[in-house]
Amino acid sequence: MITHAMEDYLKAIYLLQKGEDEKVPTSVIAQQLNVSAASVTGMIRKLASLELLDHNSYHGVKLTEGGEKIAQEVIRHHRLLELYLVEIMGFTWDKVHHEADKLEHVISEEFEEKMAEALGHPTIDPHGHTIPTKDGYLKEASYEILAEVDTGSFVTVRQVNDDIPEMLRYLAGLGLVPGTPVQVVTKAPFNGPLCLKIDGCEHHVGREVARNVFVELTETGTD
Amino acid sequence: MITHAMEDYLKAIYLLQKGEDEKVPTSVIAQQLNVSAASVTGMIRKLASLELLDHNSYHGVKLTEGGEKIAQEVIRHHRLLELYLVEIMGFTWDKVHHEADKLEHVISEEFEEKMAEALGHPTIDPHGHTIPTKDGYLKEASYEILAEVDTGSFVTVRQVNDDIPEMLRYLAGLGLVPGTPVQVVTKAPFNGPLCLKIDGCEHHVGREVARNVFVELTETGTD
DNA sequence: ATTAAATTTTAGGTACGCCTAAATATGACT
DNA sequence: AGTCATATTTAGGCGTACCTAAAATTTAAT
Repeated sequence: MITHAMEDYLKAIYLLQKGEDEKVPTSVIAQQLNVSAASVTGMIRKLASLELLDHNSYHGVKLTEGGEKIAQEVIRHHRLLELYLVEIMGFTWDKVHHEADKLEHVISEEFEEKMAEALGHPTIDPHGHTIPTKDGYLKEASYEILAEVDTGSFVTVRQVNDDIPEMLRYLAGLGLVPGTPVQVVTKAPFNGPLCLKIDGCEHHVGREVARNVFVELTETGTD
Repeated sequence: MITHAMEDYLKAIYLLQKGEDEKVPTSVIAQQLNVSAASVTGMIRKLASLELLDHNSYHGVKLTEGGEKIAQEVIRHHRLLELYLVEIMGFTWDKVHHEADKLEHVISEEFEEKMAEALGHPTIDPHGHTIPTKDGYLKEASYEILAEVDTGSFVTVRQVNDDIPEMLRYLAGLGLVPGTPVQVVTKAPFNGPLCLKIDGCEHHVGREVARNVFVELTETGTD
């Protein structure tokens, strides 16, 4: 039996395990899920015994095919829910992450299908993340971090991190949402703010925020 | 902190506690929730310590105002969800009880409000049960049990029990849904089947089924 | 009024998922 | 290669929510 906690671990590991053969260390999982490292070790044991992941003691974990499948299903639930809540139910995009985090473990496959139909089988969620297909395929495009783009670049916003409601409200206010074209006018030194031209207006945003926005390069600047 | 299990207990007790000063016995709660009587005693202790119910040892329990409030909120969630799933998402009415049982503990107040708005602040769920108002008011009308109505009576279906998917599919097939007018043509002896005229056609349904259908009398027969 | 039957509670145990503190392994640096 | 900081695991505990079996209480029946 897969519990909600197990699903949370599998999802977290899947999203942390960026590279192909990358092993995810215990401490990173612990930080992501806000639990102690000891708790992670305990859960890893259980998941390994169910063959949902491989564990080399002291050397991190890697999901098995079975573990990945479950993770992808949970992520599909999460992202479909986020889009459904925004598009069909009229939630603002800052609230949906929290709601989806609870609902993702609880909805049936039929609920998932009804959402997908109502949304026309979408592939991107409100924050720009790819929605895994029903058979579990998920190829997350890799974009640049806005904070690290060269001065003068022209970019298009593609993704934003969805877990800080405050920041999402701020980003929405700036118009810094997926699809928006942006020019990086200047980058102040000493990790200072970026000056961005969005829809003709200049805005100054800190690095902290710019690290949570992911963009596609249209034209590279000179830095 | 109110857990999901606590909510389930409060909901069950609320729905079992029909009369005003009726005490609900441990065994009945146990049966309703499919747990042992010992487990019920344990949970009752906890709920009593939180002043959500009053417990006279060996003499059953009764919800306090606080306990009733929580129960009503959970029931509101459940019934709004059932209606939302049927009306907006296109579920068939036999599937929604199970789905709502899981979702009711998880949705936010905002989710509840969005549903209520989308449905035009409804008062009746798909199985004919009253949806409590936001401030917790719930006055469930009391109808006759179809199995106990006199022969020859004319009745209108008002409610059906929602927890047996098989039976709901059967009832939908017969047209025995809330709002339908029905004539009780005959009642076979020895707990035999009822002959019902529904939409001009006669159908023979067993007592088991007829005990799960609740009706309003239009014209009493002679029994 | 006593006893038998049914209900309820207590006692003791399990699984889950978390914790802190202590022990142990790794790996980087001299 | 030895030492030390860091990461990880083990050990022991806690709260929730369930269980079975045994003890206690109530109720009904003689």
